[in-house]
Amino acid sequence: MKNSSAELPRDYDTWPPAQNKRQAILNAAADVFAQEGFGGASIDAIAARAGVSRQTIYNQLGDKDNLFKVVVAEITDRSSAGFFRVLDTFPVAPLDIETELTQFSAQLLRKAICDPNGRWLRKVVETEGARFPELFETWKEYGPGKKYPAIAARLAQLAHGGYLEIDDPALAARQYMALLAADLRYDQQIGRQTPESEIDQMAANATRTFLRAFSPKR
Amino acid sequence: MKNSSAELPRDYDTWPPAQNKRQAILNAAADVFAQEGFGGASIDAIAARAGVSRQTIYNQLGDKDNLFKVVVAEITDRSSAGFFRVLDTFPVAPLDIETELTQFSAQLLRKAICDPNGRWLRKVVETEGARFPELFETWKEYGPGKKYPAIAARLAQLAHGGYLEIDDPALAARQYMALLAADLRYDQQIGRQTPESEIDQMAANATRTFLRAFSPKR
DNA sequence: GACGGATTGGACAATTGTGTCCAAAATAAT
DNA sequence: ATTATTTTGGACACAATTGTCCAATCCGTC
Repeated sequence: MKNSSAELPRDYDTWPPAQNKRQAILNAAADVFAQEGFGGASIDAIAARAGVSRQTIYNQLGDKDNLFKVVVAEITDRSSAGFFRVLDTFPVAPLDIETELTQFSAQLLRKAICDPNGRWLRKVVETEGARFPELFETWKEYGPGKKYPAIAARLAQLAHGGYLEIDDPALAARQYMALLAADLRYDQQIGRQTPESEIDQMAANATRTFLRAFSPKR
Repeated sequence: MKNSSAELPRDYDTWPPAQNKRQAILNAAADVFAQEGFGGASIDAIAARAGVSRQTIYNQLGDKDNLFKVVVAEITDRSSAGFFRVLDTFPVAPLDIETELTQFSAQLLRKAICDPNGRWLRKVVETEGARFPELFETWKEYGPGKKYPAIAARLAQLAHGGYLEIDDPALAARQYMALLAADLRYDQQIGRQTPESEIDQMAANATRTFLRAFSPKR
């Protein structure tokens, strides 16, 4: 009874029919893996949700392990792209740092933390990280391994410009992200889609506390 | 090759032999559910790890769904007890607030966040929350529903005593917890046991930033 | 319209898991 | 020592899943 067409964003940038069917499979697989876990996900369920024959999945993507790996790689790419697209809007020389950092935070929450790709990845890493260690290593490299330093660099830039007072940019980055997610931790886990209105509030709360802690004194 | 005897703390406070076997089953089930997820966990695997016949599990605990529910209830109790035991050491009239709050934070991390029960619960809620909605509701009621207000009350108490400056104690509590877990988020998920030395560092980092944001100005 | 590659649906063997039944053995209670 | 209770291990029916094979069919291209 679920509306499978809304579970994940679709990229229709390629339109050979084979590619299209492949995308349908990957999206359906992502849905089912997230819902049932690797062990609980059946190829039949994936095929049904993708509107595709089971055999087509084996033809195009090989066995279940490989399908899972391809899905993870796909979602990792999408999630990473979304994050760095938002990161480009980071305020470098803000007139009103609280307003601009709050806006940036809201965008980051919307497009890179609450968004389906990011949520899917976090859940799958939590669930199946132990079963696919090398996959988890890849995720760690392209997830936290790239995102946290990127945030840290932007914060260091602000500190260098005198907008902030930061000893350890890497630590500040982790704490900034933690504050952003403070209100998500116990709600989002269940799959609850965070309402737009709350996102703005969350961004404001996090930014305010972050600036209280890291603004230059006086 | 895993040492199953170290996966969860055992409570040997009851020693009728039936109770003992029941505990063995619950502990083994907790291990396997955490490792394999509900769908992937097999009764046989649980029985083997508990050193018990499969039939004994059905005798004592009914079917798989019920077994799972009992395990969740058990771990919830243990986790909650640990949390409130630590909460009793919260500094109410600190001489040196940074030192005392850092010590408390370290204890909270050690005994209630990094500890096996808390980690197990968070993982299972993330993984199976969708499959057992009523169970998840229970968890939310006894987890965040009781812990966050308790922390908020203690913080408000400190604020009332002039040690802190807090508008919204509930928000401050969420942010305090988020800062505490800032360095865990992407490490602990894999099951990595956080080393003692890092815990003290994490507690110090979180407390320092929290106090920077919420200490009375001047 | 005919060709060729992709797709389909169904059948298949092999494996794995659940939950039940039961008689034999071990364990605790009297 | 005898009785009551639990536990055991093995067998069983039933259902689900994986991965393969294959003939029939679809669909775009030439």
